[in-house]
Amino acid sequence: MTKIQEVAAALGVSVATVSRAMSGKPGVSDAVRARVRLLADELNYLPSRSASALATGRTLTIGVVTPYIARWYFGHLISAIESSFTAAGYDLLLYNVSSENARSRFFQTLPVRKRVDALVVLLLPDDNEAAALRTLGIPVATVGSQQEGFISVGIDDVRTAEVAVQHLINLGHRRIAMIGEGFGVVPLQFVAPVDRQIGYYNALRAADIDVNPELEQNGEFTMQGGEEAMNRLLAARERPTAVFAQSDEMAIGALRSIRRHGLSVPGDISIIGIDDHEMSGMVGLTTMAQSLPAMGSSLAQAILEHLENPAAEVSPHTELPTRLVVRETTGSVRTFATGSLQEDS
Amino acid sequence: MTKIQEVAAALGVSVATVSRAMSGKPGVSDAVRARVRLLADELNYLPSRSASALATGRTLTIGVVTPYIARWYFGHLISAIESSFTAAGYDLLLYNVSSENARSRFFQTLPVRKRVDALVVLLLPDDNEAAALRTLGIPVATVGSQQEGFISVGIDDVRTAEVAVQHLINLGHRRIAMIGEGFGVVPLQFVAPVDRQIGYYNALRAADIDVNPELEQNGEFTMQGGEEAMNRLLAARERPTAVFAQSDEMAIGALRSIRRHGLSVPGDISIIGIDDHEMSGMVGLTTMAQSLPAMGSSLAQAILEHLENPAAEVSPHTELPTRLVVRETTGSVRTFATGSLQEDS
DNA sequence: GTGAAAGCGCTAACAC
DNA sequence: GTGTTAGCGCTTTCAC
Repeated sequence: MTKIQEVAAALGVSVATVSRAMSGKPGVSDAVRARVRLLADELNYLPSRSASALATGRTLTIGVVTPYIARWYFGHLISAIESSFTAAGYDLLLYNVSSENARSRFFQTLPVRKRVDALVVLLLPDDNEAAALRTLGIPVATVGSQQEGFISVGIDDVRTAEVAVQHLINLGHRRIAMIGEGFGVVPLQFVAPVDRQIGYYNALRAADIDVNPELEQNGEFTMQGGEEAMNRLLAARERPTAVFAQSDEMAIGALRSIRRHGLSVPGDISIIGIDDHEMSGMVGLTTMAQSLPAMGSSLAQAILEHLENPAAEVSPHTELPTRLVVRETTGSVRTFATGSLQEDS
Repeated sequence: MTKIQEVAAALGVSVATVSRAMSGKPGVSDAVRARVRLLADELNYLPSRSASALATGRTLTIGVVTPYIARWYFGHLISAIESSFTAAGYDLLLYNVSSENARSRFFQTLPVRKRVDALVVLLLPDDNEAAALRTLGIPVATVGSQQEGFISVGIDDVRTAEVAVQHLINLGHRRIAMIGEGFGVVPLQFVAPVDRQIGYYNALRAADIDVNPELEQNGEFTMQGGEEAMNRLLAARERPTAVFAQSDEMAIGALRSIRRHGLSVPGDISIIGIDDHEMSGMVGLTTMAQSLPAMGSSLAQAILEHLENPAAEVSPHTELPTRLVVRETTGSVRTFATGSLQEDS
């Protein structure tokens, strides 16, 4: 006799009633429902997910495919996604496709088939991958990129970069460098770097500042990369007076480079990032803040709505706000000759 | 007609044969197996996990319960665990129990019941929680704490701390502070802080150095906390000449505090951490390195062995090595009067 | 409001 | 090496 039968027998009801009572479905009197739940608790009975998945076709599980777990952005995002779905009674199945190999295996095999009710994609799928995802026949949501047929959330990367660079321009800077990633060389992994680059160009153009490729450096979205990128910028014939870093981690690496060169921030060089990393408050970094908890919960909300009512069209894209947080790493451009004052902040 | 039946019918074989062919079980000729797999691929057929879980009782899924996702240690560990299990054909179900509420709900409900083949626990379960875990009837593995009936992996925290502090002692330091967590005040969340504290005491005692409670500060295992802890240490009447931080992040926060006070490292104060965080290389932090990838794969290995052969006793605890990585933040104690030389490293 | 019974899609005896 | 068949533990018609 199985657990569900035990419960049913002990209460003198049918398994159908127990099933209804446990799953919260109507058709059971409150009294019976209460007794069933109480006994289930005592008997340590929990309906088997496999069995109900088999019977209903719903797994109550959400898949998340991510290129990284241990990076700031992804860790925070996964964390936010998890809490929203957990609150709604869904479990999270995590797929980390960190290597090219793992990635192509994932999209070829699609191990999530019949295994999840919806999928969250934290990487930028190419056309083939997107096509594969569409064959799943479940809601798919992407973060940071909009594609036909997928739910998506994200910030306006172009606008965010524009505001960041505009902030520097407002302070009188005209020689403004950018630390980002890719720049046409690396295969397209994310859209953020591209859009942020566009925003940087837009802001410069609006202020009649010429674009200078020497001022664009690859920081690989890591602190280390940011430091090295800044080293290269400082080695150039004409140094920038301000730097727009596409992420706070790169900005912090750049800060470190500047200080090691005996220059001061913002005295000699101003710097602004994007993210509002925990560390940014500590080091006084000016940044464009984004909220990953908000992003995670918007995403979850959109998916859950779609799951509850597959017919109703959910808005395909949700845009989240960013805001300029001015701290101590940005200041007016120097108008006098550049010395090398040490200023620790 | 279901997918498996379609495949069977199209090939003129039985569903049992298809099942055997797909799952890699013996009892099918290579020729038939190949044809089945080929057709399955073409027809986009993949056995339903729910159905096979129901039939076999095995879910091919591993649960991971963690208090954090977005923190360095946990992110890296989860990442390592994921890759080992993925390689073995298992999926990862992630449970983030960040709040007291979520935590007690998790242990009361035990949503992993019948849902995973094994469970990895990244928090320190109290006695009740451990008891609850034992009722699951599946292999349970913990990281960093050894408990009756659980598989476990971890470093020797006591020894690691001893070596770290001994390194400082060898450099002539006798006034050695510790930045850690808890110190008897906070409810016991992890064993590491306690064990590392013991190691600190051991090393001091062995060198005939008196323990001084003023030199122990809570850094909450964050950079920010480390900075604040160091601020307090520097405000004391008699400053330490060296600091043992129980994590690199706290050490880096402490470094920052020291530099902001205009003191130099290691000129005025030496500092050592534990972890070998990516950032540590950048800032030249001396540390006790541990390998989270190794930890994750040992853990996965132990669980997989247990899963393959439940009878055979796997060694209940695996201890992983740590090693002293000497960089630039530790040096001989000053023998002359303390000035305040600026030295940026 | 409740029960009986037919599946959901697979696996594992057991036959051959 | 392959087929037949009885479940695995639920959900969900359809009766009542």
